[in-house]
Amino acid sequence: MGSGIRWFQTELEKPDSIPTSTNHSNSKSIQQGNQRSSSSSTGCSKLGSATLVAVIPKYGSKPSSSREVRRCSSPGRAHEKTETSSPTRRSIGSKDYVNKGEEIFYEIIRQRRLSDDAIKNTIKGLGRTWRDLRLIQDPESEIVKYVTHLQQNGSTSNNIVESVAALALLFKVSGFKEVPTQGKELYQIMKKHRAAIKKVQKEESINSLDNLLKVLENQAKKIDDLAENASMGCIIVSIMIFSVLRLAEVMRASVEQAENGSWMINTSTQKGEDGGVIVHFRKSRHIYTSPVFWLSTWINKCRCRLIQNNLWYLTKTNKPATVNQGSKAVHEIMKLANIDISYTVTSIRSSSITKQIAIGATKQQVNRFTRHKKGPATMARFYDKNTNDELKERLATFKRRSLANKKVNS
DNA sequence: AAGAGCGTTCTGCCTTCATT
DNA sequence: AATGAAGGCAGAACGCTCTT
Repeated sequence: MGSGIRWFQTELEKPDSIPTSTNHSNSKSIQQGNQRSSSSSTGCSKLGSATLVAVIPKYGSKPSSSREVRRCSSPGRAHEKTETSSPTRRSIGSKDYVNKGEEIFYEIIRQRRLSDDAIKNTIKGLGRTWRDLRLIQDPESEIVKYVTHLQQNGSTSNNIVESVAALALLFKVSGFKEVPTQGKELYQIMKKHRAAIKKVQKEESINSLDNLLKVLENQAKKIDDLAENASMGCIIVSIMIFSVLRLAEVMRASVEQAENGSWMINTSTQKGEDGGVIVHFRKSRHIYTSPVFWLSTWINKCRCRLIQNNLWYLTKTNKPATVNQGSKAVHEIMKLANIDISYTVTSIRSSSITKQIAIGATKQQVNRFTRHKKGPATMARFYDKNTNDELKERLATFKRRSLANKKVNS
């Protein structure tokens, strides 16, 4: 939100003073209604989250840094603060409840844990009274004016997109039924900013998978001398390559032995609503890269790893490894494979999928393997790192043949 | 080691467009 | 008109870096 609107979390009261009057069904409907109003304020705007104070600097103020912008932008963790504060329920005189709209305005913002003072400051920041907000005929124009102002001040696209989302939210809680961000004029203005913050899809060659497999083989040869961390790194890498599970999913997995010395890994996906995933690893011709080999070795060294939630038990700490430790162990293996430090653990998933496509897996096969809901779109945008070089080469070949034919004809 | 903050990844929902 | 594929947007989980 940057200079547009900054949401601060303020602990005003102790958790035990949370009023019990909150209407849950109402809260839910309001939250859903506003679900799409702001991407950055998601976590903060959740009903029941920490106190929010919206500060809207007047036109002419300088945009803040992106770090400031994102201070409250991790919805996955926003709930952790949920119970730490409560709304300031200072009574408002009945004269303020002039009509239903005003009543709803205050009620909604209270549900969002904004104090009454915060509401007044917010509206003052816009240079209006709160009743004026309802009197604005064309919220879209107001937002367009503000965006123009931000553009002239050299605000970043991130900043502008977030500011617009926040203003839309403000208008919405002011009683406007429609979110003004869908207007044609604003849509056109915002198009370039939205495009600017999207991930760039580029052709990028990833050849790391074969290197990783080689490292696994080399490490397997000296498995008895391998440190616990290195072992863990190898197993995670192997599992990721052959199951394309994400790191977090691997780290919360449990295993059990199945027939013929195979292993079943059982985990849950928390992205989307897929729920549980069970992947069955069977013995492979390529012994040393196979998860079966690595899991067998790992479990045989300490049978307690078969216990639920104990797969990544480390003897040196006497407790299961954290996701962070898992990430570091994988990076060690990636380093051995000469993979640039800038690549994330997820790039292993990327490499695996890229190779599947490169070796001619069908769309259905890849979708089933990766468990993607929107397979082709997700694949093209995030995972398929094939460079299209082969296609380009074949196109060029076709051209040369045409020229050759022409020569023959002439 | 734990937690905060922020960029990345990926999904659900909705809309649009093409095909039957 | 019905159906399905694909694209866009917003929300949310994930992964990494940095700080304490």
